Parts: sequence; structure tokens; C-alpha cells
Amino acid sequence: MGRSPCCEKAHTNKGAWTKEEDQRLINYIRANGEGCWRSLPKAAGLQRCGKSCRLRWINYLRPDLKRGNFTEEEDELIIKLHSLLGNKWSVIAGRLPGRTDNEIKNYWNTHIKRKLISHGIDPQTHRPLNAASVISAANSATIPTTTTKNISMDFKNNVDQKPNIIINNNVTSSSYDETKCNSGTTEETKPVEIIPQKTSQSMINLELSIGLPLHNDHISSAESTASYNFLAPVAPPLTAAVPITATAEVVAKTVCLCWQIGFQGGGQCCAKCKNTTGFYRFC
DNA sequence: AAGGACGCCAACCGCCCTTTC
DNA sequence: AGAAAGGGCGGTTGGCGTCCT
Repeated sequence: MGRSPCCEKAHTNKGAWTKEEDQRLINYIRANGEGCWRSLPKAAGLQRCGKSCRLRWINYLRPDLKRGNFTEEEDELIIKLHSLLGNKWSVIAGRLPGRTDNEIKNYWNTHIKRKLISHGIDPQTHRPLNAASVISAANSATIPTTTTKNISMDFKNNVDQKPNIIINNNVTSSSYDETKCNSGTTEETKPVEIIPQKTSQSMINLELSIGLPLHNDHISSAESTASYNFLAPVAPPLTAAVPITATAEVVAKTVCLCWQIGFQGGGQCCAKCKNTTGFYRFC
């Protein structure tokens, strides 16, 4: 299918925005709100592509943006969310008020990646770097029949972007996808949505798990079909041959993910999340 | 002091998904 | 039902500032 360009490239400015352009964009959005980005540049008197205006507004000019360095808490939350969601920067950004997907993506690539590598953790899989070969060998030898839970998240039906969780229990003997990760002691619930089992799934132990509400009221079939579905196979713990203490070090000071992602309604930490040290754990 | 190397980040590109007609 | 339009997203790039030699 052919696609018309989003703008007349010949008559658009590119590169850094000037103060005057910023001001025009701010003034226009203040007066008219965010609307049709394609027609905005012309209406606002800007020689810019609509997409460029949108990016500039979202990533830089929006009044609710939190500028400045990321806090330790934000660091940890990003790492945890990335371990669950992968490179879903916009979803991750949705859980960090005032931060943009672009900002988090840049921060991940420039800081957190390096931090994880320095701790001996693969930033993609969130596994110890030296574990890949061990896992690979183990999988290629005898792949046991494994009980997995597919967890899909429904962000569609929530104005505040809190995801609903949809679980599907499966028994499979498939191999694991290196790019997907999750693990732990997830509460079982009835399958409410059949998610096609991927041919390959990841077995990643982060020593964390997600608290899953047992009620189905978050989910409607119509909504769930159009939802973001993140397959997150929950695998049994790695063998003792695969140390995970490095991961644990990085995420030692944990917070309740039920609350952070919004699995528990009302922004409350569930009682199970709090451990004896007073920190919150994933449950 | 100069200039090369490196890191950071704003912005762009192209693809994908959803909505509209 | 399918094509087109529009918006959004993730990956990548290029410019600028800082550090190092």
C-alpha cells in the first residue's frame, strides 16, 4: 500500500528547534490543545513536519515534564519494568510521571545498560552474562515439560494506563525465547484469554513475580483483543548452576510492583509484597 | 592550547497499528 | 472488506559538549 509522506519535506525545517518555533508551538497548543498534528504546523505557522511538532511537544515542551537526573528509585523501576516489558518505552514511561519514552530510552542506552553490564547482567535478558551458555546447553540437552503462564497486559481499557493482566496457563515443552523474561511464583487463575503459545519462550529468573488479581472484571473479550499483549512466560527457577545473585543485588531494594504497575487497585501495596525487612517485593 | 575521542540526547526515520471512509 | 490517513512507537543518527592526551 502506498503511503503519502506525512508532510511536504521540501518546505519543512529540520534539526534543532529555535526558541521562536518552540514559542509558536506552545502558543498554538495552549490556545487550541493537542489535535491534528498533520495540520498543526500550517495552523501554527511552523515550517515543520507534524510528527516533528508532536515529538517536540511530547519530549521537550510539555509543561508536566520532569527534567533532571533520574533518581535511584526511577532507575530501579525502569530496570524492573524493562525486565517485564522489554523495550516498550512508552509503556514504561507511562509508569514514570514526567518522563518521556524517548528520555527513558536514551537513559537506558547510555546509563542503565552499562550499569547492568558492569554488574554482570545482560541488559536484554536480565540474566547473568555468563549464564547464556549454561542455559543454552541445558535447553539443547533435555528440555523438560514445563508449566508456563502467559501473562498479557491490557492497557487499553485504563485511562491511567494501568494494565490489566490476563493469564493463560499452558503446559509446553517448547524452548525459551531469549528476549522474553519473567519468573516466579504467580498466583494461578482461570484462563480468561487464549493466547497462542509461541514456539519459543524465554526462561528467565529474575527472582521476582507479579501479583495477579484473581478477579476478571478488568477484562472484556472485545477490549482484550485490541490490547497490548505482552507474552511473559513464567518459568520455573533456574537451576543452581545459574547464579542469580547479581540480579538480586541490582534489584535488592525493591518496591511493590503490584502498586507500581497498578495491578492492585487504588495504588495500594498488597500485604504480601512487604517482606520482613520492610522493603516491598514482587508478589 | 589544540584536537581527537567519547558520551549524551534531541530529533529524525520508517514501520506498525488503529481509525475512518 | 479493504484502502487511505493519521498517530504512535522503537531504532538510529548527528550535533554538541566534555574529557583526555
